[in-house]
Amino acid sequence: MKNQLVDLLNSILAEMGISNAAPEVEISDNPLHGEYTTNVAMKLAKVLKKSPMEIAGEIKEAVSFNGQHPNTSKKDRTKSVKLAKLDQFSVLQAIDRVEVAPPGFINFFLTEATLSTSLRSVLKEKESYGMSQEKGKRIIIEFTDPNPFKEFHIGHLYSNAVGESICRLFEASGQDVRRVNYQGDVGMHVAKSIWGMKKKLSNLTNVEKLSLPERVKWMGEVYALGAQAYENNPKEAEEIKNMNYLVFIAAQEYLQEKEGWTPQVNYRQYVTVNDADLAVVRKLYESGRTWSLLYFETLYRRLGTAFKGYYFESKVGEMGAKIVREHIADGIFDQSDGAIIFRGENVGLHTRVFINKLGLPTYEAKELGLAPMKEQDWHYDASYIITAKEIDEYFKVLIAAMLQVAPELGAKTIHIGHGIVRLPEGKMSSRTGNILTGESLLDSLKQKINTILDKSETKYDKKESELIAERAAVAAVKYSLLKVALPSDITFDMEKSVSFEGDSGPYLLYTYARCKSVLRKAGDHSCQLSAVSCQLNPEERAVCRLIAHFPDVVAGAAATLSPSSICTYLNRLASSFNLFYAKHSILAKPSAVSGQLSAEERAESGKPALPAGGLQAESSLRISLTAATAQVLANGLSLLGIKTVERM
RNA sequence: GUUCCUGUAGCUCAACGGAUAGAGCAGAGGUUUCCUAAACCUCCGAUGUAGGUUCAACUCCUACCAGGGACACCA
Repeated sequence: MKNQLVDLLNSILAEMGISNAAPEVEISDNPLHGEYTTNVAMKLAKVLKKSPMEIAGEIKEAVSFNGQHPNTSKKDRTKSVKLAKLDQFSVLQAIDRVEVAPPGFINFFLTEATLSTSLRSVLKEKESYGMSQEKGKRIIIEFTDPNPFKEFHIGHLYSNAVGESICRLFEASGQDVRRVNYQGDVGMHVAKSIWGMKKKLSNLTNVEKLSLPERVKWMGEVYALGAQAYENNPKEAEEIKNMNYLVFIAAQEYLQEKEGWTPQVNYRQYVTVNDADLAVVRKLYESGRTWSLLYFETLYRRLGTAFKGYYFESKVGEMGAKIVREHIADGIFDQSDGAIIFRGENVGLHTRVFINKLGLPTYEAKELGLAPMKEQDWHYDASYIITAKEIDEYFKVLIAAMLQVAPELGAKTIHIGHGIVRLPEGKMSSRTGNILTGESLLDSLKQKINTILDKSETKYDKKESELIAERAAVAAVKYSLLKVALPSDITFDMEKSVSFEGDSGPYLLYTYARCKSVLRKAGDHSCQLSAVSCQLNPEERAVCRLIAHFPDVVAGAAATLSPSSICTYLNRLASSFNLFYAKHSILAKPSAVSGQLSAEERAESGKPALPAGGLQAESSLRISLTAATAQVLANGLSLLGIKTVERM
């Protein structure tokens, strides 16, 4: 609709002799300002040396005249611009009237028939309502990126929620999306963990007997042990650094055996390897890596993400190091102090180390190796990488380097930094073990929801209450994370996020379930929307216009990569519906046909008395409105990666 | 010190340079003989400071203040 209005305005302006005006059409927030609005008259005032009101008046008359609105005066008919190919502008039929408001806004009001037609579109198109049918680009998105051997904390939950939602927004706009995950299976954090495992461990089989979540929890503890030793004890820090080589070698050998991978680098050249030590590290490495990755999969399932590709630092590191070494001769990288660096100062940034003096690739070099591997796997038009924004600066340097070594890849790599999740008590730190894991968060939310369900009058069997609690918990977390616009930090208050009132995921689920409940009661009579003849009351109209806006909202959210605008929209839709629900009866009650209720409603909406059968038509409209609201809520929630429930 | 991000109501957040700055929570009051009260209604309450650009500034520019991140071998 938005685009059609832009086209219409462009044609009218062209007739008026104005090109390059680039009119912008926006959704009106306020129903008093119509469904769509444009500020083009104000923008043109200076160029045309006319008052904005005058220009707006001319545009209004042009729309009215070509749309053959009855209110076009005779005078206007003669002087108004005339569009040649009228049939190209079906949007004219959708416009009920145009209003000009000071200081020069032009507001478009849609006809009620158009609004009810969009209800029909929703009911017909179902889950594809609002989604583009165009064929788009190939996009690869990397997100979540938890590190094996470390916790999956609330920050990963955030990265996952943002990434998954952006994927869905891209898909909604027709792009071909590949989800990938990049995981640090080698490096100092692994060395710290394994050092801690070795230190704490008397018997690995005791740990093996634990459940998977318990094993992973244990790994969080040993990581904290290793990280603290690294910081506080220079001798132990040295042990950990040396163990890092063994980790690299263990990873190579493991992947060689398991996946038939052929390593290009021999890390044994840097260190004398004690085979007994290596065997211990190798054993711990295999266990820890396997446990972590299995555990992560359980979370992806809960969160609703299915990755199509996994990349590991162990593999991309070699490729990255190779690329860096190849570009020392041409001066892109410099050797300095035993390390290989990129001098970002030349492009207004800072210097970063790509290969450290031990000869190992840093994260920077690994990322440089990752890009061509992704390209080889997917041949993308754009590559998005979603991480916490604390590495924004580092990514600028990285992309600057990539633009030199692989310009075509650098040009299509986009980094999106999201905020950091803070707890009201302060910062999380896996170093000290003070973290909120994704799983514990979800589980405590579930517990709270179960308490509420137990108190409810509705009786659920165990299976259903489990489903509701799980989905509402995920909804609560995802919504509270996604409603904040990127890249703001998030203060995650456990207590507040479990209050399921107001602007929250469960509020949306509740509204959806409420719609479904009404529809169940309506039975077969639902969804037979004939041409709507009755006038819409303000609450019905408010819901209808929001439903009509949905496709434009989705397109806008996809274009600006902002899941938060979907959240805002859905909350608004749910509120509008709930107000409508509170004020009007959806299902016609037999007693109301001749009773007081319809009289009351007539009085408040200023409607004429209903013709015979009018109430039925009204009820039919309201049922369709309810069905359409439910559908749009479900579609929007799906874009956030949230699943609905039929009852709650 | 350099650089990036962020400052909106008591708290947590909205608002392509547009109209009367919107919500939720907290606080005060109200709504259920009727489709799910996890709901609805009313009240209370805000753009860090100082300039500038513009018909129009929370939004853009400059300076300052405050908080956070990055600034060579962690990611």
